[in-house]
Amino acid sequence: MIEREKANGKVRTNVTIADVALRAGCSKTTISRYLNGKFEFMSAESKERIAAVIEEMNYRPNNLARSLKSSRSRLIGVIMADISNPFSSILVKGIGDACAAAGYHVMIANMDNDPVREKEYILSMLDQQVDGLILNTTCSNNEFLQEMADRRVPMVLVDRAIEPAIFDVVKTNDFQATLDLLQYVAEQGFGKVGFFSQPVGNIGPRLNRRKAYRQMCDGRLKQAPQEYAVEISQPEAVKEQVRDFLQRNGEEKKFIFTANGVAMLSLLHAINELGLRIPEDVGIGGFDDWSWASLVGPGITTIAQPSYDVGAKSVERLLLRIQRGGKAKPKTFELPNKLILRGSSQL
Amino acid sequence: MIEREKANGKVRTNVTIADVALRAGCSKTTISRYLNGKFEFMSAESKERIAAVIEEMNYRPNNLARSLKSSRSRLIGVIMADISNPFSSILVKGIGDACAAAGYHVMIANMDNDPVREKEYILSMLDQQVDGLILNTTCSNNEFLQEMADRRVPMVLVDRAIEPAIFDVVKTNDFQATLDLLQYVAEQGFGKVGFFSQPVGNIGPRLNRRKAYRQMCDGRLKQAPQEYAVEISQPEAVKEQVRDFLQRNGEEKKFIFTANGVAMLSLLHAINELGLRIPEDVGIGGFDDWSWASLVGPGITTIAQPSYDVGAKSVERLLLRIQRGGKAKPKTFELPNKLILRGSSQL
DNA sequence: GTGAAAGCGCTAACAT
DNA sequence: ATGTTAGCGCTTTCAC
Repeated sequence: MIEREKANGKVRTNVTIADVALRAGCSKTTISRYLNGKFEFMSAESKERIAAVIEEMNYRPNNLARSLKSSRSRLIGVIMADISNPFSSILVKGIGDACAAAGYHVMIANMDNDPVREKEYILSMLDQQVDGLILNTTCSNNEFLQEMADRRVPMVLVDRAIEPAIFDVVKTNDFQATLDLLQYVAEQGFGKVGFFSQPVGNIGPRLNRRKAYRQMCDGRLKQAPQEYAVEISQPEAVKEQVRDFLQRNGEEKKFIFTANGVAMLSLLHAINELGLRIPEDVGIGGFDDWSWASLVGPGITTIAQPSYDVGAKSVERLLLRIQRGGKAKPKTFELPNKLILRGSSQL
Repeated sequence: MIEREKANGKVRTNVTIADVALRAGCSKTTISRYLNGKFEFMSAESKERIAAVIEEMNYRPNNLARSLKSSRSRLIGVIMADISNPFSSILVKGIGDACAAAGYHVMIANMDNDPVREKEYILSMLDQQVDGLILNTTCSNNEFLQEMADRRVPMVLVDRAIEPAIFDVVKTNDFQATLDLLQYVAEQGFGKVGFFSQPVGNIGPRLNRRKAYRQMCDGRLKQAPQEYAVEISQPEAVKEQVRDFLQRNGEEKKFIFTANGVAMLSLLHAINELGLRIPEDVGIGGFDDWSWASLVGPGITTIAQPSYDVGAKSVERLLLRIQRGGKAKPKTFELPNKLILRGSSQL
């Protein structure tokens, strides 16, 4: 470790490109060329000498300076609604792996489904000069996102789309998957299906799944929609909702559809505490297929989302946008879900 | 959006401090003072005018430039062994919240338990001039970490400690928690306890938990240790290990202790597929208490780790180190686990 | 109360 | 094949 006085009297501890140049007996330019792999512009001896000096001095270029100068940071900003949700954490892993493979770093922020924080984080990441953003939006900042689009900020939305489509979106085919599951449930002989979701609000996937549910109610299920807004922080209220759903439908065979994994968990806890048998007293199934789904009761029928792939694909699209600039028309990608049938839906 | 020719002919799209200064009719210095809240150094009118201009031009300072100049990036690097593991993702959430509260950003990398990637990421984050690092180490880079300590890199280890203690560590009291659980299991009348863990290697927590297990074998349990290295990617092998454990212990009451949540999941799948009843055929319990634990079989007895708090605490320590410089003696913090008793351990 | 100027560590246009 | 020079956008010393 080099440590020496600078002109202004401060002690410096970091080796800079100037130090390397001095020691290697050439100019900073040549070192810079070396760092950027432009070996055509130097003799074999220079190249070797520089390599040796860098090794010897343990020199590492300051990426802040590089980014400032070149105005590309090789940094991707990722803003998630809730990173502790397994769907998100696996998605983030997919993003991380894909970025690492492409030589990018990842900055992550967790906004807890708060539109205010979402906006702040976007701006703040842009202040950090990220090259692009991957956003799991709250769907409540559409005007602001429109501004971002106008500014040509490279951005890809994951999981949650907004209208109109102003960015690339990578999501799953949840509408069709919901139809498929409910079709199967109807065929199994369940007479009444309830839709249980965290408050739908304007959140894309929840709207989608509800739309599919309503379509099936009109169609194959031939029932009026029965929709419950699950507050996962209030387990007693959820139990009450389950009781209500059961009473309301008397002798019919009843099935609970959950619009995401968090709701699923919440409902299973309620069912468990109410001492209900699955599927005799009530069937259950829905998003997501988390690792424990086969262990609970007779096994829980689920829709498995390819979260990792959603993450990886979003990076692929984002890098494309970053390279090509943002002019091409936004595209939406729907990755296939998988229906996983287990005992909880078998009468 | 400002857009104008620069001297060199390139088009610029970003508002800089110079643009603001020009418009506000003062120098860059004053603007900089304003940005840094040094209002004592300017008239009330200047302050107001600057505020207005910034608002009007939609100016946002470039953090890269600020960091380069001030040599603090307000960036924390986080390197996790596996971010998709619930333990880690909740820990990361704790880190993120604490950092956000303190005005720091988080850069995250996922190294998949690979020491080579661990080292690369550490260096790479330092290249990004992070102010400090939070590391969930593989425990296989100790010499390298010693170098980092010598260089006074602010760093805190989470969950996994190394010997000797050269950094602050924030972990859980897993040794004691393991003793407590096994004590309870013995009191319940289980005659033989098997230790099931992913390969222990030199990974701190696994060593700890095994040490506690061995101590109980010598003590209260009065049995020879029976240890199994679980390869979670090979479910058939895991089933075979369970079968082996059962056969080897004949008529005794048998209990499977799992050293972490991933192993727990793997064993529950094996038990499920073997059609074994919990706790009659075999009891089970161990780390971690994930959200589904109460839903499987008669409920799974677990040790709940305060992952979120581990994350938050590690940030607290890191910021201290960053502010105070790295001279103080490294401290280790053990956050309390909670033993959660359920049917899987009740005979 | 305000500003000029130097410089953080690097890159790149333009020499030679 | 190599160097000179002028910045990237900001902070900070020092001067007025």
